[in-house]
Amino acid sequence: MSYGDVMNARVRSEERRSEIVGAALEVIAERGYRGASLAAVAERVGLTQQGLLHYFPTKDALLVAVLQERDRWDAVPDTRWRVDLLASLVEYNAMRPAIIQTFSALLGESVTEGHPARSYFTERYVQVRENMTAVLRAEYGDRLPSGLTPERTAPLLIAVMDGLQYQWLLDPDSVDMPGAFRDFLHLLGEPVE
Amino acid sequence: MSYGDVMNARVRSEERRSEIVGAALEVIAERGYRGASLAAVAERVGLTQQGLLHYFPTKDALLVAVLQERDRWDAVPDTRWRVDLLASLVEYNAMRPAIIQTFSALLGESVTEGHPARSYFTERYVQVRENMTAVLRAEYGDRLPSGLTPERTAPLLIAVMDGLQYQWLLDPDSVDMPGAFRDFLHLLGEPVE
DNA sequence: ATTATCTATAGATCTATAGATAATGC
DNA sequence: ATTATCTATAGATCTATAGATAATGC
Repeated sequence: MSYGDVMNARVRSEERRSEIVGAALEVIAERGYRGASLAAVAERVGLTQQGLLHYFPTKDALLVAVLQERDRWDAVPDTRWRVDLLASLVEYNAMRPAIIQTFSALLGESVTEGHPARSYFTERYVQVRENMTAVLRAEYGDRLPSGLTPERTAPLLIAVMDGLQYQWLLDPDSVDMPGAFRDFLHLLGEPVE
Repeated sequence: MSYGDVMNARVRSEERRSEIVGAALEVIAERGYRGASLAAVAERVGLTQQGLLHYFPTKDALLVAVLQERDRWDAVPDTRWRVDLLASLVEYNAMRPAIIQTFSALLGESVTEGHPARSYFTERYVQVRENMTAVLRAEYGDRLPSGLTPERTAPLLIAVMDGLQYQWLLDPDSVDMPGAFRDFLHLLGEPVE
């Protein structure tokens, strides 16, 4: 059946690409992007390095796919979010160290010159700050209990999430990431449950 | 003069090592540690890569020297610090993006497996959390105005400092790092100046 | 025909070792 | 004698290209 077979081929190819992206996420978590070799990613999916390049013609193309994958899973919180959903997100993150490690390593690398993920992160943070501002405004109006505006609170909230991730990845037993984040929400004026 | 000459030789050697460490800080800021080549560091001080290995026998030995250098400059805040001194530290940091970039890149890399700076950062954060707790306790006693203890506030304070650095390095024009940090101190209960 | 995968390989690197040579300081 | 520095080079990688071969789907 021509149509079905074509579709099967497409699906199979898409699945292969997904597998490769998944392997890339793992290898980047272990070695960072600069330290990740195509051969290591290929080996994890049972391909040669050259076989992998059939799906992603360059190493950067694979990174682009990794970042798109992130956008699919980790949607930037939008206006419909509520502040208490953020606490759930942090709790969820605490259950998936590998993926947090991947993107923490990438964020760290991205501040170096000419890093291929640099503009991705720069633009993402612009977006995340805007959306977080909207979430805070929806919840608190133009002033939080502290007197700060949503605009000035948003970067702090994001900084706490990112900064806690590094402390937690380095020393998970010493850092209660979700608890600390709830403490921060309490500082913002959320009632303690 | 034997004694003087020996001393001069020692001083010259120490100076050379310092120069090399300084060049390494720059190259790491640009490329991260894994991406930094000994040849690039050597070139900056007018040496061959093999000449550099006379001073630091391995790449990891050079990294150790870089981290020790940090401990010399960026003393971990101790008990004598006061909270408002932290605001000055952040202001000072905003004037030296290169060094902040070096250590932000290293921190990011350090969460990957077997990274040679991993234990350095893990131990440093244990220390920094302890000292920050003591600073907060000296300032506020056992409870901050928010009701949080110093122990639970310290990781948040550190997370804000680190997280703001990434946002600021990626997009200095959009992020007022010292202003945001003062906002956070205000959340803790510091009076606004 | 197109897609998936492989072998071979070019051309850059990179770290580190071996050992020579020059300069410095007893 | 020791210290500083160099040339030569081994031995690993790494990305990417070229082109062959096999499998898939018209």
